[in-house]
Amino acid sequence: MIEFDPTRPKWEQIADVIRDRIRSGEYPPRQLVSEVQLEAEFGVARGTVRKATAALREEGLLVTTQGMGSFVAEKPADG
Amino acid sequence: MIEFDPTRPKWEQIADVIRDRIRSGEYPPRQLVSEVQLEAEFGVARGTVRKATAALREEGLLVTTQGMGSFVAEKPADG
DNA sequence: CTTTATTTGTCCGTATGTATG
DNA sequence: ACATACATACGGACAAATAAA
Repeated sequence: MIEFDPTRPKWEQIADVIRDRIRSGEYPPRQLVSEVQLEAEFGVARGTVRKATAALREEGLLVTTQGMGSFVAEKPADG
Repeated sequence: MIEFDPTRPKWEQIADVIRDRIRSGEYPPRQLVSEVQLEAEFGVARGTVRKATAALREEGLLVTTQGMGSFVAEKPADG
């Protein structure tokens, strides 16, 4: 369980963690990043998770499809 | 139809009912516990049912397989 | 093999109520 | 008033796995 910095939004910190995992290869392309799993792992509510994944989606790091889930993008945007 | 206690979450109360049915033998091992049926029986949304079954799964009372369903475990955990 | 039905898995959008900063 | 955050709950859509016809 990570330690949240109380001076920054949790959703931002969660997005940071996932971003690192993608950059490092811990989450390879096509890896499922489930909202429900993130809820459990970080101990936060769904709205908080969704803000994090929404941010990563805008960065092009995640591709989300209804009914399937959010996946690490094939070609992670890096600039 | 059961009467929900408004001071406790519905998913918790539904889990309680199913747990009792398993303990009492009303739901024997390998009995299917369908999410759709629970929705209808308790008059709640699917997400609510899924929270209940997820709790029972963690307790070892249910075993779930996608495409098949949730079944009462062969050897219900009793500790 | 194809089709159909059943069931779970996941996300989408919305809403209410509570609480903190 | 507003943003953040939790917990709960509803209803819907689409995808995947399984099983049976």
